Amino acid sequence: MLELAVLGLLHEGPMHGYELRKQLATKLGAIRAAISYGSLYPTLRRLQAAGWITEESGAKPGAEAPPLTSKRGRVVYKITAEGKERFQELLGNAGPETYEDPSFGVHFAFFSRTDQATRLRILEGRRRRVEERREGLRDALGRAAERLDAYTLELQRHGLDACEREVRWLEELIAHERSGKPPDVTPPTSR
Amino acid sequence: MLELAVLGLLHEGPMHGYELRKQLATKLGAIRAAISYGSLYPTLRRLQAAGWITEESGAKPGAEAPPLTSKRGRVVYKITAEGKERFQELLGNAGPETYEDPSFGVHFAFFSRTDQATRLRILEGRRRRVEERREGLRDALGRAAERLDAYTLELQRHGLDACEREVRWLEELIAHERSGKPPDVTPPTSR
DNA sequence: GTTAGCATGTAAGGAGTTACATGATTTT
DNA sequence: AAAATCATGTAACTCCTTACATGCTAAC
Repeated sequence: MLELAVLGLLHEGPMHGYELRKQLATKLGAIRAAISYGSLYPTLRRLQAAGWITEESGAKPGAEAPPLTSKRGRVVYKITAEGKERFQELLGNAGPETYEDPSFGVHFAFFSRTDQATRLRILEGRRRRVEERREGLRDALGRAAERLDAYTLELQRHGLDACEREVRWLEELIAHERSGKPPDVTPPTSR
Repeated sequence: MLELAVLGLLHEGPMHGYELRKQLATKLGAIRAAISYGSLYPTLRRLQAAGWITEESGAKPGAEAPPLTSKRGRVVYKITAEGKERFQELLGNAGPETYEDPSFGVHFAFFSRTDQATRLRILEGRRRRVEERREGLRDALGRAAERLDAYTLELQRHGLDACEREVRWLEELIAHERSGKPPDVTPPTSR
């Protein structure tokens, strides 16, 4: 999840860890809380070791050079060609079969880098999972309703409502994708 | 989370692990997928070591006795007095400050075992967190909208909608609690 | 008699978090 | 010069999952 998100953001341009965390918090604000540094920095190491990102040590001409006096200054990372391949590979994976898994949201957030066929596949996969959960909840509200207390039932109703809403949302998105008219995708800084 | 759920279910009556998992899947169906055995059984051990649950070895008079020929038969657990204390203690904790944390739902599912003051505190805590997230999303949709692509914006809108909906739901529940007329709480098998 | 479902468990590992520690830079 | 915030990092730990292994019991 973090791996996909980091590669995706570095796809838009080079960045250092701290900045990455901030952008991630904005981009994935609808999905999850900001990631912790204790998770981010080891991930950057791992991605670098795998060859998917590199330190941008080269003094970018024209840009302000980092002060050479600093011992432990910013480390700016950029994505490599292998990293872009890896990113596409991760984007293609639909992720685990659980409803509450946040990976759908992360995939969705990077849909502007995904081809339409993959977008459709992921949207339909998500719809199937949400529909399954919806059926499970309907079942519980029917079959086991007597054995559950009022609060639990209220929780199930609210969950069912959320599922129905999400299915409708997904239907709209799928119809829109199929119409061949995807939303006006304007990636911030295309490369 | 698992600890609270297991203690809560055993509060309704003795049960063995396999059955526990099934009931958990129904009760917490709106919150999360079924827990795995690799998580459940070690937890039962831990709870037993802590003295919060015990094996119900006593041949319950009248009930069908487990076949004595089986080597590794069912292990039926029941909650102890200390376990009930622990359960109340866990119920009182509002849980972490993150929006996506499932612990609110688990707390809610056991509201029929919680006193009204605690219910109100937890509902209001949840409302505050959801409102914060909502504000964060509104902010992102306003402030950073230009820097985000159409899919990310769509995700934020959907997230914002879900937040607004949940806040309304919580408002209703809070009003209902305050009216002193909680839902007809009929715990399945009160002890 | 064999498939399906019931029932319990272990070992390894994944994907993060919290708490801590350090130092540079900017603002007040 | 103090405070805030920028910036990087490590160690320990949490809480869960997957994959595996075992054996019993009921149904077809």
